[in-house]
Amino acid sequence: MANTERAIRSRRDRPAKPALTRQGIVDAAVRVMHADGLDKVTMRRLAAELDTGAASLYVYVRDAAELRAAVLDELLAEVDLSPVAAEGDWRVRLSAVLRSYLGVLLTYPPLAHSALLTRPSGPRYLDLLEALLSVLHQAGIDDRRAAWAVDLLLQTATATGAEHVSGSDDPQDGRSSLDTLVEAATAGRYPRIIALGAELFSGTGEDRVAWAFSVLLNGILATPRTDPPT
Amino acid sequence: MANTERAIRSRRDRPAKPALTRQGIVDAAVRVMHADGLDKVTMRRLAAELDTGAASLYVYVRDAAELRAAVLDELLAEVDLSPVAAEGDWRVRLSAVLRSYLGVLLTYPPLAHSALLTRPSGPRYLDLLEALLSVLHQAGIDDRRAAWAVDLLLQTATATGAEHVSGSDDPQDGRSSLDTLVEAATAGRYPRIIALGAELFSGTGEDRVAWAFSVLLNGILATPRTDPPT
DNA sequence: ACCTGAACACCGTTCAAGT
DNA sequence: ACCTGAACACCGTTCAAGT
Repeated sequence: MANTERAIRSRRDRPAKPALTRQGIVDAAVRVMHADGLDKVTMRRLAAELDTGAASLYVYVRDAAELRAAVLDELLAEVDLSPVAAEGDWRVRLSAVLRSYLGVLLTYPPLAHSALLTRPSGPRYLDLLEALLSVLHQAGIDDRRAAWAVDLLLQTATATGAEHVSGSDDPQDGRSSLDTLVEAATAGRYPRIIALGAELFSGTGEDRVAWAFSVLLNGILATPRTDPPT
Repeated sequence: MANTERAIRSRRDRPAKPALTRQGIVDAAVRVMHADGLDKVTMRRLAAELDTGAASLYVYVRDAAELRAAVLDELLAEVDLSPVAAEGDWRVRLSAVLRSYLGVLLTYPPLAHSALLTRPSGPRYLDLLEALLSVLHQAGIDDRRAAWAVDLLLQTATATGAEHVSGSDDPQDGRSSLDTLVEAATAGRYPRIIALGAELFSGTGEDRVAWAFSVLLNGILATPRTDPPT
């Protein structure tokens, strides 16, 4: 394209190229993720989207991991924190917030994956943390216990989200491990796995996760932190 | 190198190039991982190690993810399952097996990361599963509950391992989230986070993980699975 | 200061062609 | 059947050079 034509285009045919900002980059990343999936959110692809070179992004973002963390924080705006101030059983309300968080992660499971590695630290994540701590406080759980409990709760939710990444419909992997199992079972190994059988894979994801959160809440109530040695 | 020289070398100066096998590939992967770290365990690097082309590996391994899963399963041989048959409190013994598993993951934390995505399904993983189910059975926990419990226990251990991936000593990230925090605190946001303060990051990894496993075990004991609707 | 093109040093996977 | 070289379609990050 000739220089003159280009100058005309930039003024009339399309919006003026917006100045590069950190927020603009994150917004573009969210757009690309919704359009083409998270694995297309690369420095190069984003740079193309913003009509610049990949190197330019490094002025606003330390590296690709930080960018993904920022994208997650952006998405965390969708978590429903309203149960914190609602009426009713605190367990139900805490569970509701955690399920909402998990729901957001499940929109883009690969994000959960990166959330386990790079702990998010943006404002929305802090909002979520504050919300959970607030409910635990309402429940009368002491601060020291709550501090560790919130970590465990978020870890469980995040890990559950991350596991759903490869929720592909590929029966091959299951088959091969089943073969191993059948062979070994004949040899008398793995009696417990055989006894449980399909029970190991039973239940919907929702039922399992609801049970898991119940386990956690009951466990947290039942497990004080011992006093530190003096 | 001339063809003749090459022929001589292969007979005399170095061990004969071993035939490619799946196990040989996995062994090479473990070697490379110990020598240069998991992120050097790539199809190309492995091929070079085995004196062949990357394409050749695809005869024995579906893709890179399957290879990493196989490497993890190999490492799982080091998990100490002896507490299963030992004397004493089942909680202590279950916890010991889980800690041993976590210990192996922490030798190469990036492996834990990939374990969350691609559920391992090799023989050592099945051994671990059987071991945990066996202790839960000894504890008198019913089968349906044990089936879900073992999943939650392994998920927690694996996620804990995965989180330690970026255990780098980079204070920058913590700093920036702390800044956000201080600003927002002035505005009266995040009262609970402020109240807890350093408590959120307190304790050694070992203490936290011991507490987490206690929470899980207490929670599992306190949380039956409701009967399925008829 | 900000932005860029080009380069560096890699990836996983496929495929036609050889043995 | 097994193995290979070469190609395809990408990556993240750095850096000298421009504006």
